[in-house]
Amino acid sequence: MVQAQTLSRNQQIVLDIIEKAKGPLKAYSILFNVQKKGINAPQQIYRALDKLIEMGKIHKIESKNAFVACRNSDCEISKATAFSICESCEMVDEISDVKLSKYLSSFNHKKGMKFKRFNLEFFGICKKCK
Amino acid sequence: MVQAQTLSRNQQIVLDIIEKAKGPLKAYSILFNVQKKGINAPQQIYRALDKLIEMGKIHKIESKNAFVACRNSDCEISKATAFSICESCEMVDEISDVKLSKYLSSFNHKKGMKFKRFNLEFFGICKKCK
DNA sequence: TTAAAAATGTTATATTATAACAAACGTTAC
DNA sequence: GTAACGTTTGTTATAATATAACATTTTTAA
Repeated sequence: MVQAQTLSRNQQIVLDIIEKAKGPLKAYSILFNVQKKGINAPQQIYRALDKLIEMGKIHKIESKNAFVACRNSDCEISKATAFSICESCEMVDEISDVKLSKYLSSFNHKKGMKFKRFNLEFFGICKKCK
Repeated sequence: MVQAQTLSRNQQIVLDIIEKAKGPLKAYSILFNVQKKGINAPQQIYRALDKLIEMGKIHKIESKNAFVACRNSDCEISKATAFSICESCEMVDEISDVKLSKYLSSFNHKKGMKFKRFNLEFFGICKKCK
């Protein structure tokens, strides 16, 4: 089961780092950042990441194997995620667009498969990098 | 530059295996399957995979680190890809839906980023697995 | 036909992620 | 309180995924 409120010590440490970061963080870069706090092994990071994802506190950017804090209350436990990714500076921005979200949530596959969840990643060059 | 027609020997071997497969294949499972053909190193697989992706012959399923053959002429060199993924049997189906593709291709981020490419992955339980 | 580009072969290593097990902590039911 | 249970932690080891670097061969195009 997923706790709604309280985070464990390691979960809180990992979430703090991800929330403070300007961009997506990789598991091992999180690890190197928390070694001073007594976390020494990848397992400890991955376990915290897994729980934080379950809770909807963070998302994994699949194309980058990296993690970002959730900035969007609409994605309710990561059922409907969309990101804008700059191929130059690696910036990732979570897209919260109700229309998009509704459109995709109600999209049904011709072959009769009912979807429970989707993840959408857009790629381009951001304004800054242009 | 990307060749339009001809594939090199290794590229053809890798593509053949992916096209014959019923589901997505992982790089190392491709490697094990082609060792009898004289391909011995991961590099050789990854190089072929990279080129095949550039050419639009295959796609990478990011959430699975696996590769499928392109079944969709509409995705023109992988600028607009969408997949339906069964969380039970791991089946992956490429979605070719012109409306969806047009809708997403013309979607523009509020923050002024122009997108060049997108990848969408839907998850659910397929008909067979229900 | 020769120079440039692409592909190959190979060894080594980097990066990402999980398995397995023992110990400590936190609930909750009694 | 304390026993029983689930969750979290710590730890060691290893699996799985992917790239670096360099020498050679093949293909293409000028």
